[in-house]
Amino acid sequence: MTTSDSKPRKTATGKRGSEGSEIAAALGGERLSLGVAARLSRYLQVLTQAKKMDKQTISSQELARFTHVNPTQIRRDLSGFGKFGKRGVGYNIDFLIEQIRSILHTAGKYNIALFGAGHLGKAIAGSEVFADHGFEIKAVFDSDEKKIGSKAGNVVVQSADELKQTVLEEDILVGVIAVPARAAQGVAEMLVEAGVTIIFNYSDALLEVPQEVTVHTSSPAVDLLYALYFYLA
Amino acid sequence: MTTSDSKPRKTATGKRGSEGSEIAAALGGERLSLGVAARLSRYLQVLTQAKKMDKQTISSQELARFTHVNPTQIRRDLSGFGKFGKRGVGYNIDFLIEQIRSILHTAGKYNIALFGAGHLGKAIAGSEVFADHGFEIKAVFDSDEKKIGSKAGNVVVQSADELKQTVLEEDILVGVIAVPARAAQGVAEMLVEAGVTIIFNYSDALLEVPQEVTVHTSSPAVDLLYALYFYLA
DNA sequence: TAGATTGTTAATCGATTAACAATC
DNA sequence: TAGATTGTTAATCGATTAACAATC
Repeated sequence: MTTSDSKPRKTATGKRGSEGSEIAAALGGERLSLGVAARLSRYLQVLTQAKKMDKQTISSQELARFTHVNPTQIRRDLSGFGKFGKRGVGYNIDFLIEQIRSILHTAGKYNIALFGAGHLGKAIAGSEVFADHGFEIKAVFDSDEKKIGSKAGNVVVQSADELKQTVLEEDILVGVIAVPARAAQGVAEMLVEAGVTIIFNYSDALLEVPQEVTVHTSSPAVDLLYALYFYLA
Repeated sequence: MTTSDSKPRKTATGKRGSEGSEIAAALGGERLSLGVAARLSRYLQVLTQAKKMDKQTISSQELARFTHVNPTQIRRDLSGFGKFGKRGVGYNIDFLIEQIRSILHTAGKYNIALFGAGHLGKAIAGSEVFADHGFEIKAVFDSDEKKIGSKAGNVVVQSADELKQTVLEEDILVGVIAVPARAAQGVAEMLVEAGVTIIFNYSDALLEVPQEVTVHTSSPAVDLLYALYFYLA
């Protein structure tokens, strides 16, 4: 799992996280464990790709092959939420995508502001990795005047001055940081100030943000180390 | 994580993985669990950044803040391998980096071939995320003749024809795919044919490779979904 | 029907965490 | 010393998986 983690202790009340399950119960929602949420996200990715390849159904075994998750576990993960499969056949891909999206509460569309229009920013803006999962890059920003006005993906690069207003107008929830590590903290602060509550950090800088903001740092090298461990072991 | 996984069942003998712990015991090596390996990699990343910021020591609590791992668990993870900390003080950063590297068997240098010299490839070649963790991008390839001869990071982009020879000469272990999804399978096959055994896939294509090759697919959108779940929950 | 694959049980194993003595 | 933080225990909780009946 680009091994990943989020704040596991965020609660609606802001209370200490020690008695998490009680709070979750009090809120009436069964809280997914970190592992289940991570795995469901992975299933979703494979399903999305399988759909692109015009597959109609998929078995737990096939899903296992691409996710490296045990097939029994996949069936168990899914069966906790309903009977989504057909015995002897497998899972209908379209249906399963819908179900997992609703389990993850991500059936909707979420808007992204991307900060950084260098090579990385342009690669992100031009790719479909986010779009495939219901995210839309609504705006791209850069601090470099020379880049302002140029195109990144489908949008025109804006000045950082316009960040706050755009976040508000476009109902942007997520900020993606695609700038060099030395500039990342500054950008994070601008994003927070503009009202973004989730930050996806492509630099390897350690970001200091207020408690209520969730940061996820992309770590390809960490992922690679992890893969390497299993290769070498 | 960017949620991540590798082949958990790779064994030196190639036997079925069902009795993994027995095999591990037979090999004399205590096999790290997936969770521990993933977390150690994350600690390493934070330590590497902290070192850059000229910190000398770090406490389990500080590590927890940046990794979102429980501080007790961090201490427990580490104490399984030795007494690396000083009570009342914390962990010496340089020393801990060394220790974790040796636990993960990644103290050495590993060489990378990067395929794709578009925006993404150039971003990767120009960044230090890999270098910071002991990986070196030895060569960059592209199928587009117009890109051959241009610079990506510190190296000159080569033709795919030279892939096999370069992998051999430069002792390359890892292939990084930074091409559009539709071209990824073809590149994967070239890399495998050239002798690469670990593939890091930046496209979201589902790659079919021989069993002995380990594929890790980067999934920022999956990571983001996962972060979003905890934000919305 | 025969074959395939799900859904679910039951048992095990490992991860997680609070708590606290040890000690820097 | 006083304060901080590790290392470790003990208890709990959840993840994992083999196995198989159900059923498409």
